[in-house]
Amino acid sequence: MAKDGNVTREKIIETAMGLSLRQGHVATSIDEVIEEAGITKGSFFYHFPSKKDLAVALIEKFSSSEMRILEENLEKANKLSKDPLQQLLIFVGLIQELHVQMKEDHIGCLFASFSYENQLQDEDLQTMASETLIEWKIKLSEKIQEIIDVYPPKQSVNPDDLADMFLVTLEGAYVLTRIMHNPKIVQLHLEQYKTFLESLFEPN
Amino acid sequence: MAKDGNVTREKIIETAMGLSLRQGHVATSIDEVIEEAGITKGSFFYHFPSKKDLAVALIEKFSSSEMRILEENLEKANKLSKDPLQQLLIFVGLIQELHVQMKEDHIGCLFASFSYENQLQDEDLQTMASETLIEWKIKLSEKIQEIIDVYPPKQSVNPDDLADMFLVTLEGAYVLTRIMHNPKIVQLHLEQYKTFLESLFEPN
DNA sequence: TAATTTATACCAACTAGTCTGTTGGTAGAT
DNA sequence: ATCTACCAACAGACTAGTTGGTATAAATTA
Repeated sequence: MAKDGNVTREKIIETAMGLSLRQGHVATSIDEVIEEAGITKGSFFYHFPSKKDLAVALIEKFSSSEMRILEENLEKANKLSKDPLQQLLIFVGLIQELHVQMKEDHIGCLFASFSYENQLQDEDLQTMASETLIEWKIKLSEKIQEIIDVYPPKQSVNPDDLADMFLVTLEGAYVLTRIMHNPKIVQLHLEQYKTFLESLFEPN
Repeated sequence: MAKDGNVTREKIIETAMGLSLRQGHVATSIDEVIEEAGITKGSFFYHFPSKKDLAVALIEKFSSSEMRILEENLEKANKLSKDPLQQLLIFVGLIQELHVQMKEDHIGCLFASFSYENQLQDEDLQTMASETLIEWKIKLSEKIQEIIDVYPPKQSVNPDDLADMFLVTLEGAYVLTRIMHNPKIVQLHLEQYKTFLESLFEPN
């Protein structure tokens, strides 16, 4: 039988994703990818004309995965409560859960990795990464605006900045996890973000 | 005259630091470093027996620079106020100032960069990076404890976690700056950190 | 229906260039 | 005369990417 090319293609992407998240895209050689994927160089270049095409596929995959995570968990949270503050707290809790089972060396963001390698030079990659994060910011910002309408805060709250703070917390926690080899960091700081949200909107 | 070797050595470190922060250490070839530093390969390997020795020198330099920044600015802040809360707020403000003049492509943390490239495998490098961050955490945590003693917070506050939050905020803001190409992000999120501190310890 | 062409998916072996690191040597100060 | 600091030229390994070919299945033709 003729093998299914998509299986091989996905295998390459999956393998390269793991290696790139662990040690960076630049440091990941095609030889390394094909050995772990159990294919040959010819086959690799049949599916990806150049290493840059692999980079594009990786960012595309990571972007769509992040988009799915955002939408699925927002939807879940919205079903679990009618109160916007509770919805956001539940959402953050669901993101926490996503990280519980993750192994230490898989924790990280491909966008962050690429940005530190200056691999987002290409405008398309840059745009894909930015727009994915902006999508998170927009969706979270909308939810925060809903909260503000229900629980007018004592001090003024900027929904965009508070939404960004979630992303900053997650990215920062990833970095600290990788440097300190402490897998509890993500949980801890998302917990602190929730505490901050509660303190901002407490009825008191 | 025989040239001063330390000048060349420092020139190599300085050049490699810039390149590594911009595009990563793995992606920075020795050829690139020596061309920008205006020396030859022989000279480079006279000062650094291997590229790994350069990596060690870079992390050493970055570590000691971070230590100096911590101590100098804490001292400054301590002189500018006698109130521990004000001292911490001033300290964060001083760190903000440090980032105002920084050009976008220089913003970043070498530890973060190395961690995403898996270049902290070497135990010495790993230890140097961790201990530098732990030093920040300890010093900030002590200050926060002082604040707690003066302004008992309504809700319980964990000084270690709140100190860590500063590092998470800074690392996360670096990453977002690099992905979004928005140089205001560091300022904005350190500002938000200060706001959080104030809200925790407000006398109200 | 049988023979043939075409397209897909793959592979082994190769190439050109880049990478880190080496060697053998020189100029100048002590 | 020895040591420090440096350099030009090279070597071997590794890099991304190429070439020419094969096996299989589906489409086309006889």
